[in-house]
Amino acid sequence: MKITRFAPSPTGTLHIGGVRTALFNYIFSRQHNGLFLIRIEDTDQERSKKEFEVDILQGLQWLGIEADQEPVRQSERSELYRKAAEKLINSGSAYWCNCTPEELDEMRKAQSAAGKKPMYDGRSRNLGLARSSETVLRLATPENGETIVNDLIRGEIKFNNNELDDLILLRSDGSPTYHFCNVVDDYEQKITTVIRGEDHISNTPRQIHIQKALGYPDLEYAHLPLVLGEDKKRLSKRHAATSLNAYKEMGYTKETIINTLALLGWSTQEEIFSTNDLIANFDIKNVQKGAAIFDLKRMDWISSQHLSNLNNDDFIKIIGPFMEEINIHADAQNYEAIILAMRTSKPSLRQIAESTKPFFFPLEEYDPKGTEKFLKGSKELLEHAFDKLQNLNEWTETELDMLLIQIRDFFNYPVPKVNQPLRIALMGTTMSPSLGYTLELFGKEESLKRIQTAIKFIG
RNA sequence: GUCCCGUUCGUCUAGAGGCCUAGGACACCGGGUUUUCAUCCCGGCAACAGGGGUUCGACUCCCCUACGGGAUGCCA
Repeated sequence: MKITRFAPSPTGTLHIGGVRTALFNYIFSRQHNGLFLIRIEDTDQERSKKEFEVDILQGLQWLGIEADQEPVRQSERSELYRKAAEKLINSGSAYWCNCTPEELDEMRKAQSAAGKKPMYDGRSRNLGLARSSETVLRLATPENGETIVNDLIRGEIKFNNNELDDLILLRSDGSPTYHFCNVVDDYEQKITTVIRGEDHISNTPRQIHIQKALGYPDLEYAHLPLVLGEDKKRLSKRHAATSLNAYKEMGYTKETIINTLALLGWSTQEEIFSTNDLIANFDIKNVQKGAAIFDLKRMDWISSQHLSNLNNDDFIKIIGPFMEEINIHADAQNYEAIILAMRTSKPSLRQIAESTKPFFFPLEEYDPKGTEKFLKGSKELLEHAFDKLQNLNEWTETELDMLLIQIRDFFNYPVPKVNQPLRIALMGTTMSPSLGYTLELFGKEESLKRIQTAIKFIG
């Protein structure tokens, strides 16, 4: 059985790259009949915030990436780390070091100046110092030999032990550091497989040293390629949206987000798939090694594909919150019909909701280009259409379409010359469902009102 | 500086030495369908970072270089 974990530090909202890491961990555990766990790494007391923890947990829950056990918090497990540290001290694998930050800084500068790799030189290693408020606990790292990282995606990665220095396990205030907690928790939670970002590759041999010193079993690793922004830099705040919430608010469904993220670094024949399809087909060994750029255009396409797979009832239901948000309620006239008429107009739920606005609210303005091209010079047409429409008894799409043909014949105009001015009068732009249906949706009274307004506008 | 990871169309990728005249998708461009827009359909553009090897043969293996990223923290 495989046990994976997602271990975010709550120093910011749930990041889209973090979601992908969580997703791959989740999928992997499902494929192996295993467990997926969440661990909040909140040892940085300065930057960790409860609200971020809540955001992360809620985000994953919304996506359906749920942990099989209650999430654990490192801030609540000090006892575990204390015991592990004790074990290392007793076995002689760790030692107290009283070097001051200033002293270390000087040491590193000197090393750099001499063209050497700046690293702790182990000067306190054999001093036999005792614990005090001035000492940190360091791991006595093997000085020779090599450490091999077994990576599911990249194969074996070798590091020379002499490249690694004696890292700090316990700070002078007694608090445990990231590497130390990470290793202890992975063991305590019986993690078998660590799937995380490739920025952790060079951390891995350090963590392996801690594991070995503690007598823990080896783990499997999979280091995922990074997710980058359009400028090929790490996806960050500068690239517009990075948080899951932002995409959720933009009206991308969880299926769309999962599908899009899974395709960053992995692929199959199929482009559009569900989480279950992913569990059936995903293979961590096929994950790409190189970083991937997050492309919103592709997400838009994936979104329209998922949206078009929804039946009408589900679509109405799922767009509800976005309609509410722009103050259009389900009891509005022709609510469902209008949404369904516009459902393929845009790629995201929010944009689709926005596109129905002309049906529910008075027009704020006419599209300038359309006005120039179609509305101006159409006064006579609109006046004629107004009269004809006013005398139409049966306000149905079929009847309206027939009337539109009559108008066209009357003026002997090509289709756009009749339809586009009317569209702009009704919608404000030249975009709408078929005109007969659009008129039906607006109803007689509102249609006539808008045509009248347009006539006045032309002046 | 040193160590580690990476590099196929603009983007996501297929590719496990001959199947590659390097395939697909998104985007883009052109055409068709649609009374408009969108959808949909058809077509087009477009890439193996560079240089050396190994081999009868290299996108695939090896080396070097370039570029990008990570580590080198009492951050995670």
